[in-house]
Amino acid sequence: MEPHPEGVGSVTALIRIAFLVNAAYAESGREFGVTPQQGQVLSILRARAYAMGDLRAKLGLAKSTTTGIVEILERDGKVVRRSGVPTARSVQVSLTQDGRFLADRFYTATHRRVELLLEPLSRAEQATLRPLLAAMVDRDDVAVIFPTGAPSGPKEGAG
Amino acid sequence: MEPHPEGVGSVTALIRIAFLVNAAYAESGREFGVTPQQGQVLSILRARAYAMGDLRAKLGLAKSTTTGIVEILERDGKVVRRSGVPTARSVQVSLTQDGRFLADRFYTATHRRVELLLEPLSRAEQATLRPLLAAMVDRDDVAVIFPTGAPSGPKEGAG
DNA sequence: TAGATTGGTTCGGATCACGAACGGTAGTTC
DNA sequence: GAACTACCGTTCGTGATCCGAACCAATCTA
Repeated sequence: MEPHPEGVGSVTALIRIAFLVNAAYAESGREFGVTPQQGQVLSILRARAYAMGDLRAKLGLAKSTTTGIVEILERDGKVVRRSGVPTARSVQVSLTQDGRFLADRFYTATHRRVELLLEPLSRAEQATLRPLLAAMVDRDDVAVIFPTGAPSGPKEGAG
Repeated sequence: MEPHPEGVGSVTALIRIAFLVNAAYAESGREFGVTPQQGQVLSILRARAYAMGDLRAKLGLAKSTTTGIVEILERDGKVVRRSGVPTARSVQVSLTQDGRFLADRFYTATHRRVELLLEPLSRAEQATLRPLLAAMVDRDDVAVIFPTGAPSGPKEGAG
């Protein structure tokens, strides 16, 4: 199938990388007393506040799952939910001061761990790699793998 | 910090790739009625049978978590556990015929989905990318991110 | 006003994930 | 050979994740 006469195939390597990135999330989570999922949500909210629906779409989870994770983060004082913002029937989630502090440290720690994966490459190789990785994720149709409404979400794109 | 004058940084891209690979696992899981974790274990067992301890090390999970996942797979007739193999106090896990059939299809489907990530790259770019990714995962000290005994595992390396 | 749609929550159930404790097996030491 | 210790795996209790179905409130439609 895949022509890779020597060494590991690209897909296999990508899967292994994903596994290691997951491990980085788990490690950072243990370091700061949060689950990887909570850490992911905190990292997302670092950029800006999200409506529940947008957060759900970003995470690719079911509505109820998103509610659950946010609920725990709110219970632990890391985020706040404001009903009626911006629309009357929407709920906006944003970091508390405590949450932002945690989010920044979690993100930094995870970033640092993932960075270790690049160690085996020379500066030149890293410079070659970066635009290739960027091209992989900068596409508009990320939904190729990641169905926008998954799971059990609105069936869009099939029109 | 990281010198990437234009576009997405390598670490950010790697994190996004990991997210998409996870989504690929989830999608394949839905397609075949298994959880991503079960799919991962099935994929691992495709190569050969594992002792529980080795499987645990490969997954990077707690002992009890590994037991739980294997238990469900056994209940569903996808794997079998043989006590006293190869050592008297070890338990060997291997695929059933049904499990192998499922594992092959799950693996193929996931592989195909992850392969889509390479689409934006030309043949030449893919040829450039492959050895770089391989170098990232072919190191001996993968434990840099992935602590060998994690979590709550034997504290090794601290001697 | 009735009907449909949308944004979130609630509920029940299965799985995942962990640490602590337990029970066998094997090797050690005296 | 009787304690000690180490190792392998399971059991148990608890919390978090994840899902679909059902539900409620607020819109939009007709």
